[in-house]
Amino acid sequence: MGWSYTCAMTQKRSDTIAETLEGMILDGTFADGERLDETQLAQRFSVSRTPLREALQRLAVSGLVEQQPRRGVFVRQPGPVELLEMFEVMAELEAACARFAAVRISDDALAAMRAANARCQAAVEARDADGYYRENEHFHAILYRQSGNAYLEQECRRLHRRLTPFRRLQLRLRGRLAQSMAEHEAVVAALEKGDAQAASDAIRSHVAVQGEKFHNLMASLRSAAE
Amino acid sequence: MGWSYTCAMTQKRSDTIAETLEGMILDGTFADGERLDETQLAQRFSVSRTPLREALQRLAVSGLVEQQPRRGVFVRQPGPVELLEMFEVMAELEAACARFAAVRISDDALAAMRAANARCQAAVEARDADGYYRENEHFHAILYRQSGNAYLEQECRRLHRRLTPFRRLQLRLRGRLAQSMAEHEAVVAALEKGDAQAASDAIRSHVAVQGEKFHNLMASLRSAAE
DNA sequence: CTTGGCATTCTTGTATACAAAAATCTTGAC
DNA sequence: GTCAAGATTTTTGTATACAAGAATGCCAAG
Repeated sequence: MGWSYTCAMTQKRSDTIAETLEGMILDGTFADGERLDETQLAQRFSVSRTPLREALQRLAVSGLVEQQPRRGVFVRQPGPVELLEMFEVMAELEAACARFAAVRISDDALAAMRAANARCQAAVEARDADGYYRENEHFHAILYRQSGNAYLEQECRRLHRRLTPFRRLQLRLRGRLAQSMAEHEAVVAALEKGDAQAASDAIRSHVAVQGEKFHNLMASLRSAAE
Repeated sequence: MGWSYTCAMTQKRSDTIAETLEGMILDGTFADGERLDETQLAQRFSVSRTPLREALQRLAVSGLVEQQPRRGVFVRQPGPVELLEMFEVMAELEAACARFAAVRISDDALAAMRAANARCQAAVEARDADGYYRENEHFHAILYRQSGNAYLEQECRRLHRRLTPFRRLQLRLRGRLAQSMAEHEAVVAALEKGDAQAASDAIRSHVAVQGEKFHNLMASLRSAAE
């Protein structure tokens, strides 16, 4: 065995493999329906099939790959319909966060959201797409946390992470950033007033519109392909 | 190998093991924090450690067990706080279903919900707890389906399943069944009118754990711990 | 009697070996 | 030339073997 050089071992080999594979699937390194060959991947990661299989099992539970018995595992990228559905659910989950946060949010967190928004605005003006993206993530992360419900927060992070590659696309659309900023402001305003209904409505339409934008983008891409 | 008798093999050995273990954890066969010994369980299921480990991996991703590296896996029953959080999320997810269903539900499905309610009522009058439980499940299943969002439906089923053992505890309360029935009726009425707000509010308060239900849940948890 | 250090044991994590099922290739008949 | 059935090969699923880290117990020193 070729150990000896890297025996830090703070986490299992299969953990890092699962993480790496998850990243590769989310990045789109693997196409939809592509078969993930165990022996091939094992060689590539310089491990035996055992830890690799464990990693694949985990991905299968997460829904990133589908496991057909005695056939192999195939990457399972969400289609247009499923993506829309996931965005819909994301919108509802964040609306739930806002509902709770309207009553539970702390002054510090409100200030933090405002600060994140300000940095977002600065990024927009500086045409700093990455900066905008980072602060946008931060804004939503605060909202999840301020729901005061750790389970809800966790579920939100999970789905948010899953949708990451698709969210990035629609930010390229012209004028979307300014509109998105305004929506963020509306959310904060409603939270400040403690208006649960307004806050949840604001964040719901903010997230839902992302799904619709994405859908439009897909449609235009599809028609362009023909 | 001791096969020979049951080689149907429509699914993997590790699949059935995972299912069985999941059931045992949900049933409360294993106490919170209990360590699941690999070799011991392997002997019990008459398999090697390999498929058993794969099953445990899956449970770990589902969150039913926690895996501490180089230490073992420990069952992780939700505590009171997490339980409340999960019920909160369940309420919000079902509220989302109702929101969508108010616009999307079919006449057939509406009729099916009314029929389920009628059978529920009959079960109440016949003091048939199991029958009530079954039809209640059916009612909620229809709601999930009629959200018209397969992803949402799936997430609802997942959490619903996770909460099953704790939901059963609540139904024993005297008078709870009649109240629950009335709430179901309110949901159907709102869906029939296409009133998304009313429907989501009705189902949310139906599922949410508040007031007496809260105390009941806490009491049953406490007594279950002893 | 308590406590710290060391050795042993036990368990997990990984590698390899083997068996069964599916996929592929070959060969023969029409 | 095409199609089908059998053989071969590939690949998954499981079992076993081995290595490394953690837990436990033992012994000695204070």
